Amino acid sequence: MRAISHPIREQLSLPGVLHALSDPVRLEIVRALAEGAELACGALEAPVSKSTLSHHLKVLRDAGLTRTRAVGVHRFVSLRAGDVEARFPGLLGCVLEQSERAASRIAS
Amino acid sequence: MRAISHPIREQLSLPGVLHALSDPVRLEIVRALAEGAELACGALEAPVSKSTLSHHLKVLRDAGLTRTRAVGVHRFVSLRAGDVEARFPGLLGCVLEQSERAASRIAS
DNA sequence: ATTATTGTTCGATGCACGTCGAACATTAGC
DNA sequence: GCTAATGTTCGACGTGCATCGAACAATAAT
Repeated sequence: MRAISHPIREQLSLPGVLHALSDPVRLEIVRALAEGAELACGALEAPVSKSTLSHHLKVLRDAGLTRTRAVGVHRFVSLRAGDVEARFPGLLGCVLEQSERAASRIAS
Repeated sequence: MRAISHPIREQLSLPGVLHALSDPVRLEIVRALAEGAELACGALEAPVSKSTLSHHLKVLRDAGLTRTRAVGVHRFVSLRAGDVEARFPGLLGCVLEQSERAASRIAS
């Protein structure tokens, strides 16, 4: 298994982060992770195949939004809320809040 | 000349807006428009050809971020700050603020 | 009318993206 | 060791995107 690489805090770019958040599936993943829990890939409910899910998680990781930790046969994914907040204060919270609103608009 | 269409406020989608903002050229355009002035296409300084600039302006317009008004031979572009703010409160200001920070980081 | 200016549209190109199934790698359990 | 479970990686496919130059449309100026 190849090493899992993460960009350092200073490497996060605004266009890169916005692009990572501009896909509905990834936005939903980030919303789920924003609960705070570290989730295994399989615990993420996404309407895509596991290879596609793996791809999206890689995009989020490469953008610096998430961290992935290997434990046994699992990959635990968590939100790099601190790093994102330090680099782009307020952005993540704002996007997530609007994402919640959009979701509730649909649900109602 | 074809009619210029704009989505109504309720049609703006979060992924769509984030995608429109995820391109460096478009982000710079939005930053320029955020000054509040209504600018002609030619007044926008972007390191791309005019056909590419026209394309980016169409993407921004289709995402609901800008409004384009034809006056004579010009096309005046302005930010739909009110609509975006009503739909996604805080988002635009937050992205712009971080965009300013990123720009000053590079400039320094 | 002719010319110049401004911007859009049209093809074309190359690249990146989202998606999938299949194959593979790694670990756990029997 | 064999089998099952969990993800990743590998083609492959279709689509969309950013880019350009050239052609076009519309207006203004002479």
